[in-house]
Amino acid sequence: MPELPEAETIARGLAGVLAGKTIRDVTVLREDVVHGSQARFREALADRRVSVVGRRGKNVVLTLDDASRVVVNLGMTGRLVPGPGSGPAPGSTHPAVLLHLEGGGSLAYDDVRRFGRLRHLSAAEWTRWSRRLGPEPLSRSFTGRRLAGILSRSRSPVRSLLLDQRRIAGVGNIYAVEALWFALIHPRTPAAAIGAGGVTRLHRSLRRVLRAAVQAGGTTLRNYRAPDGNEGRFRRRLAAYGRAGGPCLRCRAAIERIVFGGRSAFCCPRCQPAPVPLPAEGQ
DNA sequence: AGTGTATCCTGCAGGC
DNA sequence: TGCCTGCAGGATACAC
Repeated sequence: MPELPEAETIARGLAGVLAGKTIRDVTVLREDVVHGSQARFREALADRRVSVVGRRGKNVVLTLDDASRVVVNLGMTGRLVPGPGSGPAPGSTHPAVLLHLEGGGSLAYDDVRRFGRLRHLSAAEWTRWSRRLGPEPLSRSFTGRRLAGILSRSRSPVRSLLLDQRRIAGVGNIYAVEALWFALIHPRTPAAAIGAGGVTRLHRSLRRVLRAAVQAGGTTLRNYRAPDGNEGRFRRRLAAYGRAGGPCLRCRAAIERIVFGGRSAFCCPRCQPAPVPLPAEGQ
């Protein structure tokens, strides 16, 4: 599932084939993945040159020559697949939107489950939209102190807070779970209850995990692929995510799977002690 | 402000 | 073999 490292890998891979190219036309094959009116979406993109291919949080962002943006939220299964011809590339199994590029090439937005969304934002809309997202965890300004401030204002479980894009941008379930394992913090710990030492460890582990995953080209669990078709190599380096029943790489205790907030978390019962004792049954 | 639940959608795994 | 059921989950809406 595309999180920050996957979006970063996609943006980097795409920059080579897309930056400087002009979008000739747009074909919307699946209306529901385009935010707002598809006629306006087409109009806004047609004959515009892509000046920058970047990323904000988990979103791939195309900056157009009028300073407007195409924001691609990849959802669960969204992919951006470049192709040599005007139709979708052979690798695109579920094309939803096609950008026809100058020189005959194309870029397909492909999404099996169609949880992803494409939206066009004017320069002003983009500024407002981006402001609603939290800080970039790999930016210079994301300091330990900044994280401490974010954590201190919330009593929600730290894993839920890490997933909230309005507070920190780009972290999804995989990297939240990994960072918490490295930081020796139970995913359910109330954010504000994490002490200074825990905050420092979490800050360090978040950035380390995200950076290492970017270097590995992301994590492929199922269908994530970089634009060149390669799988992300971070999967085999996952310490906790998806390893329920397997030995903790620190202490050999069996990794546990817990569910809250509607999604799975994985943690070591010994290294990441639960914040509150289980309530006694009965009475 | 916080938590929980349903919704979107389809592929895949497990049960029989 | 094949059908059925349930599960996966990022963002969002909504109830409490």
